[in-house]
Amino acid sequence: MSYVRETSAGYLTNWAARLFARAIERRLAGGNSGPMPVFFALQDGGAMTQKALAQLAAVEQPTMANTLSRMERDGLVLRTPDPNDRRSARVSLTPLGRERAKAAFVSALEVNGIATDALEPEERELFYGMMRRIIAALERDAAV
Amino acid sequence: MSYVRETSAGYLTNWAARLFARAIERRLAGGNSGPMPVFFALQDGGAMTQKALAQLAAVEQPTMANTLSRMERDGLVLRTPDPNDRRSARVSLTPLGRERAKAAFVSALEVNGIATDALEPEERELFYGMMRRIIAALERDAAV
DNA sequence: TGGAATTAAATAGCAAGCTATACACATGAG
DNA sequence: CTCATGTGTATAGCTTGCTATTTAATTCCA
Repeated sequence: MSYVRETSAGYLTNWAARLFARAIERRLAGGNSGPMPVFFALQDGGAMTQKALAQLAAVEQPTMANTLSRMERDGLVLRTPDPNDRRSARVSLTPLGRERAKAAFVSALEVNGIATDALEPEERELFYGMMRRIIAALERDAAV
Repeated sequence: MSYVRETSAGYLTNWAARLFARAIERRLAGGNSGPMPVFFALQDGGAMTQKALAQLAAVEQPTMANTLSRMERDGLVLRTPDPNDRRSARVSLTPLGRERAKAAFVSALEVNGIATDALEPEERELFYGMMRRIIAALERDAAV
C-alpha cells in the first residue's frame, strides 16, 4: 500500500466497504447486499413505510424506492397500499423474503466475524465507537 | 441507531464510506470521487498503465477502464499508446487534470481531517491499523 | 514457425448510490 | 370550500462498482 492509501481514513473506509459487500454477496449466491437493511428491519414480520426504511438504512428515498422495486420484482417484498393515505404503502417481506432474510443474517454475521476476528477482543467496541464518531462527524458536516 | 446498525462492522463501514464520498463530492462542485485514486497516482506528472492504476485503486479492471473513459471525456486524462505493446496505453493527467488533482487533494485532506478530528490523537494510528487488518482479513477471505 | 495460452483493454449488463424533478394525495389557512 | 403548501413515491439521469465475456496483441513452446 502507498502512504496515501495507508493513512487516508476515507480511502481505507471505502476499500473496506467494498470488500464487505463483496464478501456478503459471495455468500448469497445471486443475492445482493442492497436489500440487507430491509431484511433486518422487516425480518420479524413487521411492515414499514418506504420512508421509514430509507431512514433506517440511511439512504436517500429514491435509492430505497429502487431497492424495493427490485425486491418486489424478485418476489421478496410486498407493497400493500395504505388505506389511510393513498400516497403511501406498507412494505413487508413475503415468505421467500423471510427465507432470504435468514440467509442474509447468517452471512452478515459470518462476514462481520471475519472482520472482528482481525481485531483484538478489547478493540472491538472501540472500533464501533470510532466508526460511530466518524459517522456523526461526517453527518454534521453534511448538514451544514 | 438500532442495535444492528451500532454493532455491525459492515453496516458502519458502508455507511461511513458513503458519507466520505458525499463529503468530498460536495467540495468538488461537479467533480466526483471516482477519479481520486487516479489523481493521487498521477499527480506528480507520471504515467501509468490502466492495469497498474486499477491495482493501486484496488478496483477491478473494467471499473478503472470506465473511470478513465469518463476522465478522458472530461479532458482530465490522456491515453498514449504504448509503442512497445500495442494492447496497452500509458495514462497521464492533462493540465486540467493536474489542476483538478490539486483541488481533490485539498478536499480529501479536509474531509479526512473532519473524520480524524472525531478521534483522539492517540487513536488515529490505531484506527488506520484496525482498518488495514480488516481489509487484509477480507482480502484473504476473497482469495479463498 | 505456427498454434496455444496469456495478457491488456473494451464492452455488455446489472446493482446501488446520488441529485433533481415530477406527480399525486393530504392538509391547513383563509 | 378552495387553493397553497407540504409530503410520500416515482422517475430520469448520472457515477461507481461488480462479473462475464470479447477482442486484439504478445509470448511461449513444440
